[in-house]
Amino acid sequence: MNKKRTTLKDIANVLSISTAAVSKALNDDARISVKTKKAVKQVAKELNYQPNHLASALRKGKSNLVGVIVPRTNSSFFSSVVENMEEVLNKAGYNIIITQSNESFEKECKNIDALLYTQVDGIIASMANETVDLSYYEKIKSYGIPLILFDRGENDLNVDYVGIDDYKSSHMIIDHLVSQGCKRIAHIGGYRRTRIFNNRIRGYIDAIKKHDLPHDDELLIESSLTLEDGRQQIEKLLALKNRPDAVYVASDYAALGSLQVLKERGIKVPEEIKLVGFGNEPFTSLVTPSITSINQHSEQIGKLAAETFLGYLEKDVVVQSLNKIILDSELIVRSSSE
Amino acid sequence: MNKKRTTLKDIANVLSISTAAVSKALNDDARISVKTKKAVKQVAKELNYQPNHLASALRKGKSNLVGVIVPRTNSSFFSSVVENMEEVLNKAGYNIIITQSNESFEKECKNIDALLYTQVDGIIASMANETVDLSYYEKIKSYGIPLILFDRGENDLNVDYVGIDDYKSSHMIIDHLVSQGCKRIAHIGGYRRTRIFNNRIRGYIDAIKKHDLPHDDELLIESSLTLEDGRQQIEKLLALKNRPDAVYVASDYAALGSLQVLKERGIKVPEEIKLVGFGNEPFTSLVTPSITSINQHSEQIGKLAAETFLGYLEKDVVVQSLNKIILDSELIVRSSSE
DNA sequence: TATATTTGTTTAATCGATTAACCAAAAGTA
DNA sequence: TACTTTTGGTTAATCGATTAAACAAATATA
Repeated sequence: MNKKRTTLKDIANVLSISTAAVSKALNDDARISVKTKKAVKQVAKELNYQPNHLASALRKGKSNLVGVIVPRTNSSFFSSVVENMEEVLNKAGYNIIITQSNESFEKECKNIDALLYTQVDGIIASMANETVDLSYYEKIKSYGIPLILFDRGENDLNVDYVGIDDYKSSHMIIDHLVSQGCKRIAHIGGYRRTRIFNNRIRGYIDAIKKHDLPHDDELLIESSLTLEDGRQQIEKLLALKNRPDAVYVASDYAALGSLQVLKERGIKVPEEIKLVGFGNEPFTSLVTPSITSINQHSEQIGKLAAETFLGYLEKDVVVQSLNKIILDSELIVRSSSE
Repeated sequence: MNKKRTTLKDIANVLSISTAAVSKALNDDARISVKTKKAVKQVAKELNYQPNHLASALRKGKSNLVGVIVPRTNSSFFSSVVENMEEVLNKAGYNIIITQSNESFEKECKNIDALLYTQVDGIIASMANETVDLSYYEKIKSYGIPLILFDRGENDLNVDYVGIDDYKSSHMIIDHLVSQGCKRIAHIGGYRRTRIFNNRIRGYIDAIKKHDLPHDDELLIESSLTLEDGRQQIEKLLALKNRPDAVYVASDYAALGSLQVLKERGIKVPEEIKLVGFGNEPFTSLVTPSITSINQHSEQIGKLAAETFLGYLEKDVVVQSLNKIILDSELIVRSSSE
């Protein structure tokens, strides 16, 4: 019920010393005697002293908060990235503020404003699909705080980026499907304007060429990659006079939608058509047949993004440049493709 | 590159007025002339002034931040609750800080400390399964800021709570299974010490009695409700000499584990054994057969929890009492039970 | 005209912690 | 003894926004 929280002053009064001495004692300043330190810490404990973060942050010009923006938290990938990021940052004395854009540009802008307003010391973000206008991200840079992107990045911003090699991942998938005897491989990809999806598409095309397989335009489809759109797009492929014998879908959700339609149509997976997703969402191993997918090493991405942020702390001026950390991905082969 | 942010002083200097006048002008104080207000706002825009949240929060003793603690964000239920909570709070000028306990008591305590340290104006939480010791939650109360619990609550804390009627939900499930002709219904429930799981168990027992069905001890199992444990516990039920003809699992994840085993064993669902989960996770409609489940109205829960918090703002002293908002749940019938 | 009121703004204190600059007393040194 | 250095603090300014109190000028009222 004692709404009044104890402050440095309260401790100082009890011991009849200055608040400065108390502050230094609590921060283990060398100029404070061991005896005083002990006494101060003792009283601090007795009065249940909790430092006022706002005051110290204001004075030090540093909030020890890091803002995080993800498209959504209820995806195992982002949730795992955030969890690992948090672990690293907590150890370094930072707390994180998680916000989600729900893939909306407008919401993303609001989040950026809210984070800047809260005086975060840096922002780690994965961009919404919708985002094309980069002015809000430029705003972050103009604040002079570090900005680190992961997974969904953008070269034009010239900031640090952590992600996997999407181009190479496509090659891994196509190589695998070819090794399984596939000759006509389709790709339900994301929108080309999003860098990662563009890379997956490029990888798909180049890998197809590498194996001297047909690369008909009709086999390459751009999609929003939702479950529902996965259903729609597979229908198009099934309607072709010359059906594919394998489909590489750039997202597990859309892959699941495709799988549902295939099953409803009585088309055997993997016997008639092989299917590969992307992202290694937990449900890929839960559905029947389980879906082959790409694991993106969310733990590593989270940790590296956090460490990249921490790397800026030593420097007194933040000068960012396009500094990419690209991780290898991992193909998890499951029933849908073998 | 202008690392220096503009402050009230900068604006004041440009116009040769006091910072007090600038502050009042920006806050539309009645005592400032329209002319001055216009000029101030104009300059503020030109200099791209962004108020320093730390300073105003310190002065006003109010951070406009609300802390949220959830067991994990990558569950559709919690993610949806948080999303709706955020919407309501944002409209009222509040931002939220999301933290996850990962069902760990230790992590939860750390989160509480971090949130209090950040000077949040209130905390909305759903407790970790592990949590039995309530001292950290008492600590929140002792800070004099509102604490609102949802889904995973605890009567002893005497604070506001928003959730569904678990007892009644069990009745809905049993009623449904009985109407489908089931005569021997098992329950893989959570740990009794968690209130919501205890209520589900009580509801199960009472509903069974209501229908004059056998309530053997062997049909009621306590579980951690993970997917893996769902696999383990169904094995026990299958090993019984007198197998159940329906299983009500208190979590969708555990229900999925059970379903996997049933399918592996070649036991037909729902023909031989009917299955019902709890929580209406998206995958329940994605797997084959789709799983009947309980929808918990996450949107409502999120909104109501947020509104409950906002309700405290008018009062000058926070006096909390056990004030429960119990929502009706909804049974979503799918293939696994009919 | 003299006084009261309103308007619009300034002054200065404040929130709580930190820190540069200063200082007295104790200890060391020549 | 006289001077320097070290020890262990204190004083006061500061971070940036807010706000109670004060105040001058303009306007209203008697």
